[in-house]
Amino acid sequence: MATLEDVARAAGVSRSTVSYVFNNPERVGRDMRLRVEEAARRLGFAGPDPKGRLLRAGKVNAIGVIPPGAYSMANMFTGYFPRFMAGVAEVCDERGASLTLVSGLDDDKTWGIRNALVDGFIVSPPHDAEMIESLALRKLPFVVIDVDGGAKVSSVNIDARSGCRAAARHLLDLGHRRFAILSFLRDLGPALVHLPRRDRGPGVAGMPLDQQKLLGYADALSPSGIDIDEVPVVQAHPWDRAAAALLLDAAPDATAILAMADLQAIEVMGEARRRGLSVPGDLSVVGFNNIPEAAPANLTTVDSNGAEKGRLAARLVFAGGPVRHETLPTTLMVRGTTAPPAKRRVHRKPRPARARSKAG
Amino acid sequence: MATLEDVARAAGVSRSTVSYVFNNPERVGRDMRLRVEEAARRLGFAGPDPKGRLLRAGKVNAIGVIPPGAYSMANMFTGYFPRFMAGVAEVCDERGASLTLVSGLDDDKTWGIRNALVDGFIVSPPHDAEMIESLALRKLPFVVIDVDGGAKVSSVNIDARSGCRAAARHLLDLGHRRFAILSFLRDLGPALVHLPRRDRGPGVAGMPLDQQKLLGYADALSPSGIDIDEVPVVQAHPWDRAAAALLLDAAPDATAILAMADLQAIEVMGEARRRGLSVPGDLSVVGFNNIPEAAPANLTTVDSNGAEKGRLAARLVFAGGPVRHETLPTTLMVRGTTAPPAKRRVHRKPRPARARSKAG
DNA sequence: CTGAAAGCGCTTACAG
DNA sequence: CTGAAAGCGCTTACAG
Repeated sequence: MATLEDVARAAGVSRSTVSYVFNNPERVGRDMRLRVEEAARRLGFAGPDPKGRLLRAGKVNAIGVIPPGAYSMANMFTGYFPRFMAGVAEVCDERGASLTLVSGLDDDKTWGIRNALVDGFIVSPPHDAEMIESLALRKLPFVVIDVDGGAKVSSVNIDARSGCRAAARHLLDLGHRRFAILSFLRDLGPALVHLPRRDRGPGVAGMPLDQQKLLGYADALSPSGIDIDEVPVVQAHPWDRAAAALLLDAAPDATAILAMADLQAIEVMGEARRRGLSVPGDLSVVGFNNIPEAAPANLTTVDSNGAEKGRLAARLVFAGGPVRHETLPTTLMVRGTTAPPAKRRVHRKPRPARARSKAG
Repeated sequence: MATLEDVARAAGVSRSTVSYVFNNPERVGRDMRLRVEEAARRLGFAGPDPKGRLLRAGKVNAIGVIPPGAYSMANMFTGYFPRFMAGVAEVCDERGASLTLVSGLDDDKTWGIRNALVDGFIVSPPHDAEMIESLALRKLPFVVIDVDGGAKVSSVNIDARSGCRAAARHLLDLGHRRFAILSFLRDLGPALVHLPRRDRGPGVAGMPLDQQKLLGYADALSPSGIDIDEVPVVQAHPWDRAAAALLLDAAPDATAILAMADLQAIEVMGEARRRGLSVPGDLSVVGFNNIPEAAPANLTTVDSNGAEKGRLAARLVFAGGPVRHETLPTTLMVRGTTAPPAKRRVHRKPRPARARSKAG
């Protein structure tokens, strides 16, 4: 690879001059410039190597996004994430900055953080203390998502609580009284069934944001005399395809399902169909996030304002200012999966699951 | 910011030693190591600055994706792209490499290419000669997508032609004879209506890949005596919300729509509904790509194998070997938007569009 | 086991 | 208008 030095030698000028030709051409005399450009072309020198420039300039011109703890970069392109990322990318686009998904968090959670070539970070949940500490050591601006950053760390959150409150109230207004909740499990472990129990507490929801969702449901249900601890909850990862069946089994007389993720809601719709239940005739379903699939699925859901969250997070990182905390509104999107409950009717038993049909 | 040097001084050792403590701890005596670690902690030194390391090592540990010509990074998170990107990300995940979306292509198409801190590139279409030249000058491995790379440039393609052939044949088998095509316009300009005309040629499709799609349709239709040049085509950008109406107006007696993008197909479904036509009762619709929205929309479409394309492209970049060309298969996914044609029936005139209802 | 030294490729204030 | 020089922060072969 030709370097500045090579070009300088070939053109018979100093390195400075070559550098100026590429970075500040007006400063250089016309014929000198032509000479340098000719030499560069001859040597196949494309311009100053950004690696060299970087060290001098100190600025990478990119921000990094740290993918959600347990998962991988590939997950930033499915489900809820793309909307958020599009917001981040939009702001990067405006500023001509690149966007890098930071890897190397598998074995050593902090390796990627310590080694990423970026000017700042956006950190998806779940975050842990170790990560935050490494981030702070890097002395680069960073923003934490979906969690309260506290006194030292900027954060952007959404008001999931009021969105979920609106969702539950919407179902209440339609006349529903028997609910079941499909809640978020932080990891891919087996789904947990939480039957009604006194003082069950917020543990039935996974991350802080999910606990906000639960509080929102509770806010709405409580004035109607429904104690959130009396509502059956199944806690599962959104990719857990068995969760919907588990939930309908655990709550056979529920007329309305509150799902903490659209993917889960769509699974419930599928499982309902399999059981011969119509949505929303026999069962109403509400999701959360408003992912691209929600509109074609005609799913009533809570828009979690992902793009705006991304924009805001990116702006905070670029600004690099003092600690700030932002909370974005969420909006109930009423579509076609919610309707008044049918007259009392218990779910039919499921047909045997396909996976087990050999045994049956 | 504390540097290696600062830590060395504080610990009373050489820079080399500090470097070894972080990169090769076994090489350093125990108490020396402790002394260095203590000093590092005291100074808030997180470890060697990657910017410095980069220059020595020469490797960034990241590959770059260049977003599609006319668009921006934000578009890599909508429509067809996320599947592709997820494939790229998967391979990066495996190798612990970061993934950067290269920006700075707006004003000066090549700035981003010349300055990105990456070890190689994946280039989305449309590409132009100037970009390819800059890429070559960078002397980093790169792979071009959805286009034939020729003798000098590696490429990964999909066999869109046979997927589209299968799509058209599927409609033919159902009994359809009157088709219309919603084709791809490369930029966001106004939609083009191409009425039947002799030797209309491949110009009615936008990019090379789209011309392959057209050829696929033609392959299937021709044995049934249908000349592709006799099929009405509307050429529009997938985001153009007016295109579906234009198409149904231009082909009022079509019973089957071939759309070159799922987003377009979904628009056609919406427009059909607005006109009181049922899909697939009155109108069959086939898309292309199999984006996440396709399943909940119950859309028959051609899966364009996006994730695998991403994986393959990433692997080729990491391998950095000689020029290679790969072509991936595509698959028809029959879902619920295709059925036998209804008995002859002409589309009703549309109700006045909502935007114009004031005037009406 | 530890350190002095060279060098990765570039930029830029300074002097002429 | 042009060039000599310092330095960005690090790594590593080499010598001891």
